[in-house]
Amino acid sequence: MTANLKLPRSFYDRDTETVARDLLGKHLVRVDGARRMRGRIVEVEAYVGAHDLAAHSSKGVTPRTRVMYGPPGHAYVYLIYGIHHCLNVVTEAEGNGAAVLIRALEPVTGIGGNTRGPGLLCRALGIDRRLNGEDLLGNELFIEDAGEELRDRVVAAPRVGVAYAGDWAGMPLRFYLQENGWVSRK
DNA sequence: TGCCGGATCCTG
DNA sequence: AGGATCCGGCAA
Repeated sequence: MTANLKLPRSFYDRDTETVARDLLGKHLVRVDGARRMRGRIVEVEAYVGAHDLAAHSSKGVTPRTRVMYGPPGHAYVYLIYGIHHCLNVVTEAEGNGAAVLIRALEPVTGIGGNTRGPGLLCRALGIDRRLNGEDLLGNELFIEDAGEELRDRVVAAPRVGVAYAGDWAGMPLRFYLQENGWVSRK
């Protein structure tokens, strides 16, 4: 029985595309005071490092990107369009500037509200910039292996909203579960 | 110091 | 199709 094990640091300290694919089917857990929320990850995007022109880290190390350049297994949370928050998990060795954006969740337990989209899932789970830099091996926000053997078909497609990124815009670095109804767009 | 645009979402 | 609404990054 290997159910519900918190993912170790070594899970995140790997090639970003591999981590992105492996995150599909895992459970994101958010503990906010008395609330405990759990959702199955069904859609992600890989931002593979400083050379990836779609990645925030392509601007270099700045106050904003500091967490993304930090050690793996931490949350990188940023504000987008002045309204919404987006949750990423930092991957690879410190200094690489790589992360995976969590784009959609299938509700499992304790979740009220829409989780079909990166801004929506943050709202539903009460995730904002106070969690930027949070250690994913802590107790407020973490990811578990639910012991599921993933049978779903995985689709690779271009990332959403990165038309500015030149040759990187078309790279198939967005991954989602083909048959899942919680994917934000297909 | 000011300006521009964004890894989004909702409404009309 | 356009607005909301804040902040990071860059030019000046």
